Amino acid sequence: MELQEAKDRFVQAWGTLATQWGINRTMAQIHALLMISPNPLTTEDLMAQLQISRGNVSMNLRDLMDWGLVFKELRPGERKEYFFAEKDAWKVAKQVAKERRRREIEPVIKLLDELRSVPVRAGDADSETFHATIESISRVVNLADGALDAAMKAEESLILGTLIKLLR
Amino acid sequence: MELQEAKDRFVQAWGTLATQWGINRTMAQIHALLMISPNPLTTEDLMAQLQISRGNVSMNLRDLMDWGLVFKELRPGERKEYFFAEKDAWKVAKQVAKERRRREIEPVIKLLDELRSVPVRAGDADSETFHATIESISRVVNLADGALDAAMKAEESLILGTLIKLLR
DNA sequence: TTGTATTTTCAAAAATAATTGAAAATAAAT
DNA sequence: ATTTATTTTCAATTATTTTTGAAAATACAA
Repeated sequence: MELQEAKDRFVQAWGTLATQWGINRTMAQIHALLMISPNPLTTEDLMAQLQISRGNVSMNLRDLMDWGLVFKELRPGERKEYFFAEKDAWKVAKQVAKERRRREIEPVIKLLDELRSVPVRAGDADSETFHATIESISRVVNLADGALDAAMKAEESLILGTLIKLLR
Repeated sequence: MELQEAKDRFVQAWGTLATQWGINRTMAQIHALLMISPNPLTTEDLMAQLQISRGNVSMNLRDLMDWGLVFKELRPGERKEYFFAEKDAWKVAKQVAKERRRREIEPVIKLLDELRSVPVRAGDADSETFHATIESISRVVNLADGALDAAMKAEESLILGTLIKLLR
């Protein structure tokens, strides 16, 4: 396989994977391109490589910066902006975990806590099943939340070691 | 909060969370309803409670059964089918992990392995950055894959114990 | 200031995904 | 075999999400 073909396949696949996980395809493709580019890229570069509009690039770059995955570089004497991404995939994963936790898991934990506080009507199957299920989900969501938090703070090597122990 | 309001809020929130993770809203809502229902439900029940069409219920139930999250019950002497869901959230999480691993992670690992085998052109920044990034992503994806595999096989209590160790 | 390069915004258009509903299929009962 | 109950399928419709493109905003330079 040629390098160019490999790059294209990677950008393509990353976009597809992203949509399956609720992330905008183009956002993932821009991120992928920046991850494999040795130098920062301009809006024009991204427009040309992905064949998309200026507005699309602008909006998705803003989202990527909000996610803390892409950064802006200003070069003295130049008006246009350059963008680059964190290339260490472990740092990227930690950042994504951090944001998804904050944006999505935290509100769910809050709701589950509210639902847990709804009084159980003993003898009422509906009420009892509801509570048992919410309790069960609550435990698992808190477990996942804790796991993400631990992963976020840990080093890759530490996780790897722990995992090996868990597996044997 | 009334029980009915709590149920509605749960079903609603579960649907919203699902879309954020690339899962069809209605599919998640059907699953949520079945998880909090003490008895199996019919297509009619689901149509009425979620105010959706017969076809929609049928297709999403099939998907849920494909995911191994919902099961069919046939009652002797009755023509219509009853559906119920696994209520243990830890088992549900393991099943989801198993399916996402098989459907989504495995193909990515396969692609990354192919991309890793593209020869590096020493001195070519493009080629070198591409390879470094693919290597980095490969390590993290394999780590995540291993973590899901371990979680899938482990007991909830075991994960909890490991997590506590990891966090202190 | 005024002009110029560049980015951002956002209403409209296009693309994608989900849903409907009725016909076809299935399968049990008569 | 025919009727009846129920489920499935899928083309057409509807809803949602994404993208475009051009005007407005920004911000630097002359």
